[in-house]
Amino acid sequence: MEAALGSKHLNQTEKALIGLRSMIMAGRFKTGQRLPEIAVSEQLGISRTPLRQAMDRLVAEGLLDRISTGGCRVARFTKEDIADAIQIRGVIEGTAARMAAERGADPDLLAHAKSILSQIDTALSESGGIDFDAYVSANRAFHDIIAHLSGSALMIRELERMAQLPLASPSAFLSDQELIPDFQESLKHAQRQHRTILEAIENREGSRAEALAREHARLALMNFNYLTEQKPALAKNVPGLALLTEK
Amino acid sequence: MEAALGSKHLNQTEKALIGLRSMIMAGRFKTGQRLPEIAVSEQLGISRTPLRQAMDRLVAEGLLDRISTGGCRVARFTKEDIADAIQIRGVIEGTAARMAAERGADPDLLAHAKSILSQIDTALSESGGIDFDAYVSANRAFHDIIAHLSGSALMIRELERMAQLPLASPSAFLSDQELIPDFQESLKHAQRQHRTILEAIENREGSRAEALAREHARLALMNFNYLTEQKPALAKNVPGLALLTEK
DNA sequence: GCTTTCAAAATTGTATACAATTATTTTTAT
DNA sequence: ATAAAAATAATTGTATACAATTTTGAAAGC
Repeated sequence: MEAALGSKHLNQTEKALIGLRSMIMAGRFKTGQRLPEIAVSEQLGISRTPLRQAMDRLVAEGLLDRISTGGCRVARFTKEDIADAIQIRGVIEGTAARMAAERGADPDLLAHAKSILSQIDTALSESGGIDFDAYVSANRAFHDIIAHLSGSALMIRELERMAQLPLASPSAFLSDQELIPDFQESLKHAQRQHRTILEAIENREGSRAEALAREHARLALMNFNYLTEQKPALAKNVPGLALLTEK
Repeated sequence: MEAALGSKHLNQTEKALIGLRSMIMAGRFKTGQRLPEIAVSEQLGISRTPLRQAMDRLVAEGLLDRISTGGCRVARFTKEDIADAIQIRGVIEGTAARMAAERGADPDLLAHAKSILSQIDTALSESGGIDFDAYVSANRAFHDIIAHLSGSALMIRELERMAQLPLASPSAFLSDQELIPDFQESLKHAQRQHRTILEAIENREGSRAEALAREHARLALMNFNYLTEQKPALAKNVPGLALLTEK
């Protein structure tokens, strides 16, 4: 029997995937330049075969681009690309919310969603200030469960994919409290939105659930715009922003 | 210099991809059973390495599922899965239309879109009846250009991906004129929708463009439902329907 | 001095051999 | 005869060697 959480026996391909992704996110490769397989494989201590497999997956994810003449390079993301990614994720998540409302969500999942809301409440009202890590992880769980409430396997997969895209994740800008103005208020606002979204789903109000989920994504978009326009220096703290390039 | 259209020098991986996809679509593998790499590679006349690469890509596309104990199997799609795929594609395409309208589409692309509409008109009004192949190809081009009108590279990629999913493509049910009732009228109805979508984009009516594109996808959904519920026998003619399984 | 041409070096794409796992069959015990 | 255990066969995962391209650099020509 396998361990339920983490600690699975990773094979070489999975190791390569994790290692490569973190190298890319950290900006270890010059963007626009082909990334050399032999050098990387030696650096990761694996052979080229599983490395290339991992590269293929990252191409599918959109983190790497295939070069016509052979090999891959790190993808370049403009501010517009990232804004689009956030918006598209919001639209798809809105559709998940609408599906959940129209079709009627599974009661067990709904109960679970409510308990996640409580977890977020707790994280926000710790005596010594906000429990930041707890918030991020519960926030992620909430967005994940919205996908599952839709009852659509395809929807779950698509939202998982979208969350992988750099900076499109619902928690992408929550990595550093200093980054965003009125930070605590922003988190509480987001949590109020979470609650209304879930209420709309529970009340079977499809269109409303969809609109609210989209509105929720606009918060992430606003944070992103603020970050890149007002605090470009601090923005470097956000993992994945190393991939951001000028138009 | 490379040939602009088709006939590129395919490498082994691309050959494997094409071959495997058609084998899968044709239902050559028992669903739910692991597909054997050596046998398939011999059948395609390529070695295992590029075949495995192709398999990885098909996993990313969703046509194959990875098996925990090793290897892949052909994915199973229920009617609900396919209905969801059509709906989600409609939502994303709607977002593309809205983006195009709100941001203002490129004039050259708009002109091209109009010429595609004319092509569809021509295909529909051939003296000897509808020019079916011309319609399908122009229809595909129209949906492709909607993605490009959005001006978002990510959007273009996502819609390309969605179109690959079995039966989510806008032309998926146009493979056989016998399948759908009032076939000619259905095509003309779709073409009227194409025109209104483009008009909304041109007039910068974002919400309207989005709603119209969604409505357009509902036509595909209705055709699918009609097909599976009323004419299950004829449905076998539709490529990809071999993957359809019971709940 | 700059471009073009050709050769050398480096890198990717493919095949294959081997190791690690998983599936199947045979054997053995109850 | 059935079930458990062990051995065997088959299959996937990984490494590596080789072939085909592409890139780089040097020499030659203008």
